This record gives sequence, C-alpha cells and structure tokens, in this order.
Amino acid sequence: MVSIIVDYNSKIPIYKQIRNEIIHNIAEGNLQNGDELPSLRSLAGTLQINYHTVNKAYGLMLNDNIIKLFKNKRFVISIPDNDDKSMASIREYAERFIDYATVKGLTKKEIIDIVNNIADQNKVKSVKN
Amino acid sequence: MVSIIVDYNSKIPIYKQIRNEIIHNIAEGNLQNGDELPSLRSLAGTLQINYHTVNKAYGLMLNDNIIKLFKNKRFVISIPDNDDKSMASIREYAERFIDYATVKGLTKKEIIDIVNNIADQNKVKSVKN
DNA sequence: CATCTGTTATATAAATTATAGAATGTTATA
DNA sequence: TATAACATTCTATAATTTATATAACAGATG
Repeated sequence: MVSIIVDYNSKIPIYKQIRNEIIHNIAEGNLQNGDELPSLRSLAGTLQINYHTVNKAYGLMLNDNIIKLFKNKRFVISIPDNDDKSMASIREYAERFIDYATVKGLTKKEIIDIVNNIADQNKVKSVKN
Repeated sequence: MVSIIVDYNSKIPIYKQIRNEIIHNIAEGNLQNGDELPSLRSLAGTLQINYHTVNKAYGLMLNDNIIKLFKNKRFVISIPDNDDKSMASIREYAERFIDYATVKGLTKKEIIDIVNNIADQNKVKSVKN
C-alpha cells in the first residue's frame, strides 16, 4: 500500500518530504525495483501542489540513483546493485543520528535497539543477493 | 580537542553546520556538561561570519535542551537527564538513515556494523547513570 | 489525431539564510 | 565606579531557496 503523506506546514520543504516518503515506501517494500511512480502532474494533483515541486523531488532521486526515466516517459524505481557513491551519504545520515542520540544520553544498547526496531519494520535483506 | 569546521559552500546552512559540529564534539566527548561555548562574537570572529549566524545556531541548541545561557553571559553545555521530547527527533534521524540504507541494499548486519563503528568513536555510555 | 507525458523557459512571490549596524542592559573586573 | 565584554533586540538589506504559475515544445500512447 503506497502512501505519500506531506505536511504542508512542516519546516521540511515539500519536495524533500516527497522524496523521503517514496524512499520510506521502498524501504517498507511497498515499492520495489521496476515499479512506476505517478506522473508529475498526477501526483501534483493528488497532493494539491504544483507539478514543478514533484519534478524537483524526482530530480533528487534521479541524482541519487534511486529512480530512472524511461523512454516511455515514466519514472521507475531503479536502484543499482553497487553504488559506492551512496556510502558516504549513508554514513552522514548515521552520524547525525548517533551523535544526537549519544548527546541525549542514550546507551549503545538503546541505540542498537532503535535500529533493530526500525529495521524490522523494513524489508531489510538478511543476506546479500 | 574541540574543533568546529564549517563548509561555506555546503548546501547545509552555516548555522545548522555549527550546531551539528558542536553536537558532534559533545558526542565525541570533547565537550561535556558544564563546558562553556565561545561567545557569539568570538566564534563569529574565528569562523569569519556574522555573530547573528552563531546566535541562530546557539538558538537551535537552546531550543533543543542542549545548552543553557547562564546569567546572560555564557553559553554552557547543559543536557537534562530525562528529555522525552527528544525521543521523537532521535527516531526521525534513525528512520531517515535506516530507510536510505535499506533502499541502497544494505543488510541489517551491515547497518548495525555502521552503527557500532560510529558509536565506538563516540563517548556512548555503556550503562545508564 | 488527441492526449498524456517530461523538458524547458520565464515570471512572480514568499520564506529562509546571512550579513550589518545600532541601541540597550547585564556581568565581570580592574 | 568606570570600563570592557557580553547577550538581546530591533531594523535593514541582499541573496538564495522554495513554491507556484503559465506557456511552449517534443516524444510516446491510444
């Protein structure tokens, strides 16, 4: 069940929220390689926003090797197997989270528990392909 | 060894970078409860930026219960023991990281390894106070 | 062909980010 | 007490980012 929810009053720009929501749907297994995304205009209509805002969100994911644009003008989830470029981003996300949790006094066990808890809700592979 | 490094060309605003750097220093154990932060003007001078920008960074941390202002004079690291409000933020950071890592095909073990790796560089408590 | 699609261009408006200066009041200290 | 150092508040400005709006264009689809 794919759902894209945006908070129009959030401090996070809408186009970033859209990207986050789609990534979350992929992580949960609701979207996977080969699945088509809604067209710019249709998603814009659903969310009641301008389609350039959707285009900006898709642009982020194009640049991040998460989706591709096919000749038939459809955006499709397409994540390459080896994407070394992304490791730096992953570590940055991780550091931001762990630094903050550490500062707030969480123990290592508590941090790992949170990770396990969230990962278990995702379609995380248990082994490599 | 406290170090605050900002990238003036980053897409991340300077005031957020300052906050991130200070949080990183606390997580690493280079700064701890009771330590004084540089004055607005002195840090602004060091970083060659306007002191209002530093003020905005400190404002984020005041709002986030990481520092306090003593007697209208000095900003001091001051992190309360129980701060339930922060748990939501911590989980948001965690979700962003784990979603992205999941999408990029990392296994649960690999994700935990990254967490362990980063946590070991921090002064993470092994047990609660 | 008519429609839907993404692309590109231009334009506008609001909000955010960053800098700047000045006035004010507090604290510390010499 | 006088001074310096400090944070606070206010106003102002400029650049950038965010979001919307409209239009024209070309490829794909039915």
